[in-house]
Amino acid sequence: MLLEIDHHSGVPIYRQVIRQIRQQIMTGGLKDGDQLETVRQLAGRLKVNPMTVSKAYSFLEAEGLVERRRGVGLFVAKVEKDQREQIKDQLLKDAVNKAVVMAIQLGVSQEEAAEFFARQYEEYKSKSRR
Amino acid sequence: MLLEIDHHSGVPIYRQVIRQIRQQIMTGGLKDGDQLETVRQLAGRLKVNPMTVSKAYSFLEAEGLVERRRGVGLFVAKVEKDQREQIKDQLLKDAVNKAVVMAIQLGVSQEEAAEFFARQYEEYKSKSRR
Amino acid sequence: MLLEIDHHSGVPIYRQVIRQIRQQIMTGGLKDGDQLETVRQLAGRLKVNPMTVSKAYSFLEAEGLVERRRGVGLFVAKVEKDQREQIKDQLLKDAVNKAVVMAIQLGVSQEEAAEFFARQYEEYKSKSRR
Amino acid sequence: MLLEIDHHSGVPIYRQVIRQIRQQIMTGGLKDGDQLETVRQLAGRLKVNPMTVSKAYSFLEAEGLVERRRGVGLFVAKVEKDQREQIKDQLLKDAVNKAVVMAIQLGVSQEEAAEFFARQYEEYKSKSRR
DNA sequence: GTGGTCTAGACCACG
DNA sequence: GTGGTCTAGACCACC
Repeated sequence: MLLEIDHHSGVPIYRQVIRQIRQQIMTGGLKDGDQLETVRQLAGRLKVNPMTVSKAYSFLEAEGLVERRRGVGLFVAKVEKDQREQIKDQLLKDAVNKAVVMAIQLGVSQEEAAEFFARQYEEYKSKSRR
Repeated sequence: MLLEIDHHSGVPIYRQVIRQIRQQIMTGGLKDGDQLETVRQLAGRLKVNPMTVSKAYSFLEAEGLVERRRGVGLFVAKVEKDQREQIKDQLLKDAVNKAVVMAIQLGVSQEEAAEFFARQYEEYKSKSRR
Repeated sequence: MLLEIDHHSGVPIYRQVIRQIRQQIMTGGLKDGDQLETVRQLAGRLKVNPMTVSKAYSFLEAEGLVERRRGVGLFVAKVEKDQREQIKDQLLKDAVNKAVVMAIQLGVSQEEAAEFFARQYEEYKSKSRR
Repeated sequence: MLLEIDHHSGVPIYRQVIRQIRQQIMTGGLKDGDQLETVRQLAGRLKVNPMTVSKAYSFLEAEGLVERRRGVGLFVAKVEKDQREQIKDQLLKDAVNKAVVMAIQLGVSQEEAAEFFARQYEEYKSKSRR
């Protein structure tokens, strides 16, 4: 499982872990019943304090995305399709809203902004195809 | 000058002040030579400690967006149009890119994403017209 | 790390700290990834309030010379060699230009001024060798 | 008399006034017995608070460079040649020393630094001849 | 009146 | 343990 930590972003490490795992569950990178790496494994791999990973896992559990099976480990929980869609929508909405607010505050019109958005999408896609 | 502080967002007050003033300068809400509210005025209005406001102003000064005139007050600095455009572009690009990356990672197509973006823009606009 | 504070110079303490650390980074006395003294350590050593040190560090961070690693400490940021050279050149040029302008305004010839400059350099060097 | 005030330099205005008048006396731009502009005249011309000019004049008087003749005005004092030379030397020395200290701290050798100094002198001279 | 600096002390988030 | 934020209050320089 690919997990990238940016120590210089100012975003707390445990939140970066949460966000990325949550996203992998949403996008199908992690499926129902898949076992997560143990706290120590992941901590070692990311060169991060085990407490940090543990904290991230606790939040994911509280969110219901992950289940603890005692003595065995942590597993991706079954997520109802509705709930999955809902979370997906929320993720997208949050990200898009920030961009929208910025565009409005900078005085960029809806047409300009939407066009710019599409252009960036295109560019990013073609970049990742390389 | 409109300035909204959210005490519960977790974002430090002085950073909220920095961000909002920076944006008002960028969007022309505050122009070259305009005087900023005095530290004490703004502090009183936001009901925060004057030092908190002063801290925000200091960072804006270090950024070159604001100038001190001793014993007089703080004024919006002259920013070259080129530089202003460059900062604006960067702000928008950063915000849009994050949304784009999220859309791609969630498997949302360009058409869907762009349409969603436009819809959110519309909704936000109509909300702020209220 | 050598840091000298002059409490009677009129120059704010935090600015003295900024200037000296910036210069140590520029001259290679502090290198990429080196850990800075903790806020409390340095504050204790200089016998100033921790917030004063923290303030200095914040500005260095805003300048991009220093990076926070949360819960760990502060580290010297990676500065591109080009950028470093550019900053160095600028620092030297500014200082030299002021001396040049003064020499010209006082009617001192180029030869005299350059000789005087070399003499002062020599004297300062021998003084610091003591 | 040419006097330039930079409101953005961070240097107190009254100090800018002192420095420039002192320099004009030293370089002969102002001679023994010349009358200085009145406080109000100068303040009006520089668009500065009269108190600021008055403060500058007081310091110049305390320094002995200027004399108050009651009911008439302020005049440039007679300065002994020795004293004039001494002040001149001091001005140059201060300016040069700052450049020297910077060069040493940046690890620039005496030869390099002196050559750079001469080059800057040359360049500045040719620029002002244009 | 303006802004700037520093202190002392409390509280928080992160690892 | 690390740094960050905010407050309250004192003092200073400048205009």
